[in-house]
Amino acid sequence: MFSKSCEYAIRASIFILNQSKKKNRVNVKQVAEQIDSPVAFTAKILQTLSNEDIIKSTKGPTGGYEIEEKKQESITLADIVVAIDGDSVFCGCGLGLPECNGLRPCPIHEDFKTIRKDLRELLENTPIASLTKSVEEGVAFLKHT
Amino acid sequence: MFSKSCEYAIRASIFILNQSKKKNRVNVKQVAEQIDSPVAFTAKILQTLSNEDIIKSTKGPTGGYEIEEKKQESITLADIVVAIDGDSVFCGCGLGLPECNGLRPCPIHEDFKTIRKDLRELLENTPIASLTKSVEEGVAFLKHT
DNA sequence: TCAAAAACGGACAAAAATGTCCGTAATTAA
DNA sequence: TTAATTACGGACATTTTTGTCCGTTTTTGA
Repeated sequence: MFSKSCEYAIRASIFILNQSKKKNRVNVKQVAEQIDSPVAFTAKILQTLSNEDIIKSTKGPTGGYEIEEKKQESITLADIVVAIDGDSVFCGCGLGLPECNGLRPCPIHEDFKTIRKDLRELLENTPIASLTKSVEEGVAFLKHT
Repeated sequence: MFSKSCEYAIRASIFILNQSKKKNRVNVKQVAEQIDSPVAFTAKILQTLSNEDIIKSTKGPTGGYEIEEKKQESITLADIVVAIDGDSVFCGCGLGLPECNGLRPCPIHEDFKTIRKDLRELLENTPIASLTKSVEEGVAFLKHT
């Protein structure tokens, strides 16, 4: 469904937001440890999220990553997915046709429209904050045992 | 959503069934031409579909690929997807956790359950034959213009 | 019997995704 | 001022996916 990069990005964002709410900045090492991801690869993904203005980074000692207060409630899954994977998950043809649309549809165009619409709505209507909450409450997890 | 191999496999199956209904066997070259795919790569995919007993292959002149009459109405999208991509599209965790389940769910586990269920039902309830029909009627297509 | 047509399958090649390394720049606190 | 800590970003490495090539086997029809 999503690329590995995107999966890491979502998990990382949830953890970072969790810490930001407690006024903590976190560094790459901490993020990677908490979401069980490769450190250097995670660094690259956080860079992208930072460049895409989803998270904020600060250099130097006491620096690290955070999600600014004004953005904490508004960032959605869709924001992160689009930043990392682009909008192909919303738009791309299910059978890989380069130009699939209502005028010249692939045979499953209409059926997939529904699935994609549901997925889009889910991603757009799910703020990271709500996921952070379930992790904080201990009813959901960001890595295996 | 699906791998490229799987996309080609679905498109190829639709075309082969279309021809099989007209009692025509088709060779790799014809398939690749009709679905706009690389010939040698398509050959590999058809081999897999043949080994998985979804299509039937015959060597020698007048040989080629076909879908046997007794299977023409029963093969579904799910059969092809599972044969090529396995069942990860049904089972895999949306955030890539290796052991994500009701007991220890990822934060989007429940939401994705619905999407996956809809997708599964779509794939299981869509026979290739119905897609073949729409292509035959000229209302859906297997390649771009 | 033989040449041609077709799939088979193994080895190889290219591209994309995933992942690593390391020097550089910025910032902090001592 | 300096050492330590952090992110930055470019180059490189590995793995997976996608795609190619070619000799082999099977079958057909002349």
